[in-house]
Order: sequence, then structure tokens, then C-alpha cells
Amino acid sequence: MTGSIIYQKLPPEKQDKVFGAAASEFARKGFEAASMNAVVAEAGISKGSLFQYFSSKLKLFDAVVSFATRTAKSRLRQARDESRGAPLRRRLGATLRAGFLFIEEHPHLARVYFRLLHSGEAPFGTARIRTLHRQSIDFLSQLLEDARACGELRPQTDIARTAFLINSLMQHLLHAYYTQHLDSELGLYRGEEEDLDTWIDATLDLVTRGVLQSKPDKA
Amino acid sequence: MTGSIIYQKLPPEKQDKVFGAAASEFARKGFEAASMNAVVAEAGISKGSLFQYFSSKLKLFDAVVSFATRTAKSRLRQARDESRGAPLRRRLGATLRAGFLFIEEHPHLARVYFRLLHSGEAPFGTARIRTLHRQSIDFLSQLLEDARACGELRPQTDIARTAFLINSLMQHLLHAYYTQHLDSELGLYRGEEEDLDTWIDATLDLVTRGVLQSKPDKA
DNA sequence: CTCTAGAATGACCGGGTGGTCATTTTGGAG
DNA sequence: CTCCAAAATGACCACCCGGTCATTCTAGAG
Repeated sequence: MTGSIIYQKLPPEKQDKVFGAAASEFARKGFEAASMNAVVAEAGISKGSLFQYFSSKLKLFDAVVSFATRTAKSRLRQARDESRGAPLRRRLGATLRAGFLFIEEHPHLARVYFRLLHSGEAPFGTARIRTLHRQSIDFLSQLLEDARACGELRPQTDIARTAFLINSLMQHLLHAYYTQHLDSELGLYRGEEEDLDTWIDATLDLVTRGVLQSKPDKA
Repeated sequence: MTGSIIYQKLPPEKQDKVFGAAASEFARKGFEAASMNAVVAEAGISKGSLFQYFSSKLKLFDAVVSFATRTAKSRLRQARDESRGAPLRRRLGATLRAGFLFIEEHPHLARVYFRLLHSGEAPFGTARIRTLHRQSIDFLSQLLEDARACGELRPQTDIARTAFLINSLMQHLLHAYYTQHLDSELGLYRGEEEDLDTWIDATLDLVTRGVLQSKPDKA
């Protein structure tokens, strides 16, 4: 799943160089446009070796995606478990923060993941993408169910649809954060952590309270 | 902008066949992976002719994207102008509906547009993509400003950030609708129009009121 | 009918692709 | 040191790409 036997016997530093080169190339170009020649060049190995490690371009891509999803999932689960019992707002905030953290730690992997989600029909077929989407939505549904059990939600809330929508929000925000469009799209002053918090707050405000005044007849 | 002089002298049906083939190919494969050979095959013309109509792959793509954005923008503006004076919820609903309509009328163009937005670095450079994003956000900001002027919004609402977030929601929803992932992601029963309305309502509920109960101490 | 301007054509080009494999290099056992 | 299995190598393959251009076709003027 992570490469051939001979790849796994490689010294870890070399594994990292190959894997890193692959992730970087897939991140920059996407699956179709990524070049195996570019990967071997960046990794500093020969083409034959790469194909001994991963028998095809698809297998290599698979390995990268698989590692990315595993890592991301673990980060999110950790955020979910550590915030168990807290109010929904805090739990969603922790989730979002975990997402930002993952992006900062593994920018290439994050890019590959986002590209995959948005690409429409990926190298595998749409089933894989649907699975990824469903996992995200299920994850958020869980948080919403918990909140409902605590009586936090308005009773008529449609959890499945709401989870889908919140997922859209978070994914887009994370995607924008990654591609660093965030600043330029809105002409923001810098400030790193501050900005991030402001964004998280704005997102949570929208999700929890909406934009309208609670009592529309009160100015 | 729409092709060479000789292309514009073509009988309109032939123009449509060529343009349609191009849109379909770019929609399916994206810019990089799209094949001019495939386009000429689908259009039923020779390669030489295609390159007489559009001097390069990029020019052809440009023409498709330009037409797509022009059409979409006109639809959205229409929805905005026709709903002027109405409450925010209705105006956002009209916008969303206009988006769905555009997708139904021009599925290939919609796909090209979404691909472009999500592709990261497109054939042109990120500036073009940023422009598209900014236009969407400015459009929504306008609606929010109008609502604020009517006293609809909670006063501390951050319009720029909120517009960005609502834009995320809508784009993702439209994207999902297009790719028909919507049903399978959530295991929905069919019903076309009904489902669409349910989704629009769920989205507007989230945006306007949020998920939490207004008075958290009341079960 | 002939003639010819301009449109249509597809063989062809250099270059890049994912993938292969005969050959060379390497490093540890004896 | 020798020896040899296993790992590394890069020239090579068939194929496809975007783009070109000499040639062929066509339709309207005279």
C-alpha cells in the first residue's frame, strides 16, 4: 500500500526524499499533468528505481493520497476526541484549527487532497472522491448529533444537509488558506495568528448564529 | 476574443458544433489534459481548420471561459436586479436559483468554470482566478450591504468575510449539484425540484439563522 | 464552362509521456 | 581478496501532444 517491499527497505531519509518529491509534483501539477520524469529528477534517483518502488504512476499517487488522508483523519479525530463534551462552537473551532495545522505541517499533502476533491473525475473514478466527501460529512454529522443530544441545536435542524454545508464552508476556507488567496482576495493586512482567529470567529458566527438579527423588529 | 475572423464567418450551427466540442472536452479533462485532437474528432472537422479558427489551445480555452463567465454573470445580475428591495433571504435564494439554472442550461460551461476556480494555478496564472473569486465576493457583498442598509443584519457582521463564506457555501453547493454528487453523498431520494428547494432552504436557514437555538437556556 | 481566392485537410514535426529492461554498480558473505 | 545476488541505472519504446504547412478542394465570378 505504501510501496513495494524494496522501497520499504530503503533508508528512511531516501524514502522521504522520493515521497516528498512525488507529493510536491502531484501538488503542483495534479495527477494527469504530473511527470514521473520530474519526480525522479527532484528525488535525485533514476527512473528505473522509481518504478521499482512504485510500479506505476497511479500506485505512487495512491500512496501519497492514502498517506495524506490517513494523516488528516488522525488530526481531526484527535481534535474531536479532545473536545468531547465542549459546546459545538468550540468543537467546530477545534476542528477548523486542526485543519489549519495539517495544512501548515503538510502543505503538499493538503494540496494533493484538495485537488483530488475538486478534480471531478479523478484517476480512480468518482467513488473514491465520494468516499472522502462522505467521511468529512459523517465526521461533522457526529459533532452535530452530539450537539443535538445536548439540546444545543434548533430542533428542526436537518443534520445531514447542515453537515454538508458546514463541510463546504470549512473546506473552502482551508483551501483558500492554503493557496494563500485569502489575503489577496480580501485585501487583508497581515498578522498571521490574529487573522486566522478572526476568520475562525467569523466562520463560527455564521454557522452558529447566522447573519440576521434575532429579533428583526428591534433596530 | 471569440475566435478568428474566419471562424465568425462560419455558419452558426458549425460554430456551435466546434464550440460545444471544445467546452465538452475542457469540461471533461480540464485545460492541461484536454486534447485538441479529441476536439476536432468530436467537432467533425480537421485539425488545420480548428487552428485556423483559434490560433492555439489557450485561445480556444479563453474563448470558452470568457463566454461562460459572461453568461453566468448576466444570469446573476438579472437575479440581483429583479429582487432589489426584497429581504436578504429571498435575494440569496434568487441568486442560488440563478446558479442552478445556469448549470442546467450550460452544464459544460459550468464545469469548466468550476474547474478553473479550483485548479490552483490555471493556464493563465493565479491573477485570473483571483479576479473571478473577487467578482463573486463583491457581488455577495453588495447584497449584504443592501441588507445592512435595511437594518437586516446584526450590526457587528463582518461583510467582507461573511461574503467570502457565503460564496464558499454557494459555490460548493452548485458544484455538488453539477457533479450530481449531491444525491449519492447523502443518500437522497429523488424528486428534483423538491430536493432543490429543500437544499436552498437548508442553506438559507444556515446563513440567516445559524444552527444554535436563539435562547440556549430554553429547551 | 474556366479560373482562382480562400477555406479545408491531414501527413508531418519536435518534444514529452509512462513504462521497460539489458547492463552496470554495489555491498556483504565466504 | 573473489563472487554474485540484488539494487540502480538510463537508453530506449510506442504513443500522444500542440502546432504547421504544402496540398487539395470548393464555390462564386466572369
